[in-house]
Amino acid sequence: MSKKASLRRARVKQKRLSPDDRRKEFVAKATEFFSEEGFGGGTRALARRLGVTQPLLYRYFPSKDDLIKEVYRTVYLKPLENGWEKLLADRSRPIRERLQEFYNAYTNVIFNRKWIRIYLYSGLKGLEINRWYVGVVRDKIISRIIRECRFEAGLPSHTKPTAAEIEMAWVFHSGIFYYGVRKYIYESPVLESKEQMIADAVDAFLAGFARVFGSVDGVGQSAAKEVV
Amino acid sequence: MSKKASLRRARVKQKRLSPDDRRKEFVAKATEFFSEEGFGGGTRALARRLGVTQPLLYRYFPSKDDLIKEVYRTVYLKPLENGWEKLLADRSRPIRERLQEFYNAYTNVIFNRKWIRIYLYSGLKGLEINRWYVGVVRDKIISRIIRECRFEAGLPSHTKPTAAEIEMAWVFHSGIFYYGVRKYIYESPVLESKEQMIADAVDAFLAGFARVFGSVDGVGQSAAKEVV
DNA sequence: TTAATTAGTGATCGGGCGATAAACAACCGT
DNA sequence: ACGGTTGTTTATCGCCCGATCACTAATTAA
Repeated sequence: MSKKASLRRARVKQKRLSPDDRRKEFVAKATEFFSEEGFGGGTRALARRLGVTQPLLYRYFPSKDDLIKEVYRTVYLKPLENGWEKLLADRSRPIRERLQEFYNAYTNVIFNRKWIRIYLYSGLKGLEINRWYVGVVRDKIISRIIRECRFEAGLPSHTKPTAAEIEMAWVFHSGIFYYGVRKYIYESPVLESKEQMIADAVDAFLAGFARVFGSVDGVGQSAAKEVV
Repeated sequence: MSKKASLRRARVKQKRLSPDDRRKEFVAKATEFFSEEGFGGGTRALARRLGVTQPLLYRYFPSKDDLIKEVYRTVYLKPLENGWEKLLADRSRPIRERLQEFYNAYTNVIFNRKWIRIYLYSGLKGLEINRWYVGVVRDKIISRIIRECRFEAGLPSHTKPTAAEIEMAWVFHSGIFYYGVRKYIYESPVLESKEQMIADAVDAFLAGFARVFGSVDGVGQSAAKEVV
């Protein structure tokens, strides 16, 4: 009896957590685990890291694939909770400022080994959720940036962005994103100040956008085709 | 006898190739295979695709890992055979033209599903050869671009590029590279004309470089820090 | 205190994996 | 035509994987 009581008190092994906590813990640690090992990582190794036995995973998730899907869902959904669309669209502030602040905030969330690895792995797998996320970025970020740039340049901001404009914003966006890849995946030395990288990229993008689409001599014809 | 002869003639099963041809074929097809399946792909599936049995692989490569290393070697080395350094350094031609031509040529080699997938997989694995390749890009391409941009802007082109300059060229370079990722990995719609994408990116980069580092008001202080 | 419920475990299954060894069959010099 | 050489296959090993099931033990309700 006294033994029983002491066991109850000390909770010797970390057993018998509430199902909700366990689930959340599983998903969180599984995110870490798969981001390092890739989704080929074994359920036994995962369970070991969780401090439980492997079959327990199957009490909470019908299959490894379901667990993986849950990982994707949380990873991809988390960065979208914030109201970033508004930040970009606030025309009371200069576009340069908005872009800087947006990318500082956005990269604060996605620039970490876990997020980027999961993102790349899902991209390589060609998963639907990755395509969906790319679509969201295009519709909520890229398109918005073009519209704001046009507005700033005195161009019509209601008509649909052209493919060339979209592309230019993508190249800009990707350049920033890849800073994270170089830092957290390739572990290559990067400019220590993320803020400065973003500020410079924004400046270059704005200057480039004005030059290619907006600028001085009137209508934007992209990439004046002189003979190469 | 007649049977034997006919077999010899028809070469019914593709057996008995010369070791050299086999090796090359193995590496080539293995590149395709692993680029699709990831390096977790099985040797049996690979052998099936090659039309041979699985143990035959082990006559040509001591282990799966050795085969993979050979794949890396060929994939990474191929694009470096060309003399691209010279192209960027030819100061008799305008920098815009050189950058455009360089990136058109470079992307012609690396923009395909195989190359990009192998590259990303090796990056995620943290392999030495990937780090090495990134270093080569930095030393042969990124640094060179900065030097040429400086020269063009009348800045001293001998002193070592600053971290901020390097970073800006990386962001530019990565933006272009990621066009390939979006097209061949994410299979997302991109601007149909790769040439235009490059031309616009180059224009934006040059305008941005001038604005941030070079331009009108003399010395380049990067990203004039106004309060955000 | 006791019975029902349920979180967690131990043992195990079928299958695919990388790798090995022995048998077979095509080629080559003689 | 013949015997050694070598490219290729058949059969198989040990291992680890995802998944299942019967059992144990902690919790809860009576």
